[in-house]
Amino acid sequence: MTQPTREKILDAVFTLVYIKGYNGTSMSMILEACNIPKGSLYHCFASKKAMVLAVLKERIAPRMDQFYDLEHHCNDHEIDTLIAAVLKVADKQELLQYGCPLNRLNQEMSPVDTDFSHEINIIYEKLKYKIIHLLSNSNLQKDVNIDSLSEYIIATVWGALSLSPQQSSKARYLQTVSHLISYLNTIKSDIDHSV
Amino acid sequence: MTQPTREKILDAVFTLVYIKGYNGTSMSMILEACNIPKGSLYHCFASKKAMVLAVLKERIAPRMDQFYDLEHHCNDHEIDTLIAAVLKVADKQELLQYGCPLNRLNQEMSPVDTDFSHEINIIYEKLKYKIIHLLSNSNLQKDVNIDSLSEYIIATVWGALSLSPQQSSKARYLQTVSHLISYLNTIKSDIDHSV
DNA sequence: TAATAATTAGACCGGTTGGTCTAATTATTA
DNA sequence: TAATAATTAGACCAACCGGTCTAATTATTA
Repeated sequence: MTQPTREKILDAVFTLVYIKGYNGTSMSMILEACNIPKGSLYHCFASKKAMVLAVLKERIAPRMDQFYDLEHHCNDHEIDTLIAAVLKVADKQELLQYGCPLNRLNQEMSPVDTDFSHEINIIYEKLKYKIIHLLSNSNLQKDVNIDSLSEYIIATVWGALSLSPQQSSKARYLQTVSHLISYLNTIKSDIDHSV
Repeated sequence: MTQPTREKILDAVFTLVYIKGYNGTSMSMILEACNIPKGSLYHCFASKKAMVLAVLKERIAPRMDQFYDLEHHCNDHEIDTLIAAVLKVADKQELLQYGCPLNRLNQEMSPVDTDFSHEINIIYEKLKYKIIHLLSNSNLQKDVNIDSLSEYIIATVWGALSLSPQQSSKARYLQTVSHLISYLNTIKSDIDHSV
């Protein structure tokens, strides 16, 4: 059985908007990519905006979950779980090339449309609190601010992925985040009970 | 004497493209913001693209210089000069709200237009080597990779500025980069000859 | 099989896009 | 002041934008 129309549209729109941006993607481009008539598209979605908001909820949000949903092995320090997640990003070619899809849409749409900024914020907060949750169960040095550390990790990965894509490569990403990893190792409690 | 037409256009285009993006900014918006007729605009610039490339060279590039052109006081460690530059970013409201203009244009245009990615890369490299130059004159721990450290600093600041603008504030930025600053202090050579 | 609902098909719409072009006006130089 | 160049002014253009609408077709249910 072939993919339902709605799902096919969401996939195509995700890819187009990811690479070309919201304003850089036209309905005709979407129609061509999906190879469906206009009637079918507007039967599924009321407008272009509704369509991309659905992409946020049904394509981008799950991706954000996926990348920070590492299971914790009980012999590791929680920080090592986080480091593994950061390193895993390097295996996704499209992330290295185009950056984080949430961050991209955030930068383009948040300043000009509150419906977008609201939806993006929900996804961002969920990601942030997942990291906070992991950190709060871990042995860290006393004076570490877990909330800002969580944001710092996200900011660093987003930033590392957005450096001039002309030179984007796995090696460069890993070199850049090696400093984050050094810092995270610094932050572990000296008395590590988990080993 | 009033501002020359060309400069007036570049200022208006910078602001519009900074906030709305390239594809979110139309010629009619620019015309209205400048309050000049179309003939004058196309007399100065051959096309919208040429106009925004000029904005990159004549508005964005100087801004990037400005923000990392801190003079080094000889009683400081070079790392402290860098930290001061990172902190100074917090005083520019528009940076906190909309992020780095170079990074924004980079994310929107680099994947779809090599003329943009080329120009952006030149500005990025200049910034990077300015930081490398500062770092190479400083007393750091032996095993520090200066090249990737330079990119890490840029990535972190860019990332910290791009976190969900719904909540952007000076306090949040400072909290986020406090981790970068901790890390940078870590990296100073234990034997600091500059004090 | 008949009736009904869901989907497909694409012509069509007013508005806007980036861009051109000619004519009038202003500034500069001879 | 006359001649020439630079600039201003905005009507106009084809192409494209996001979106609507009616009719035909296909799936589903009775």
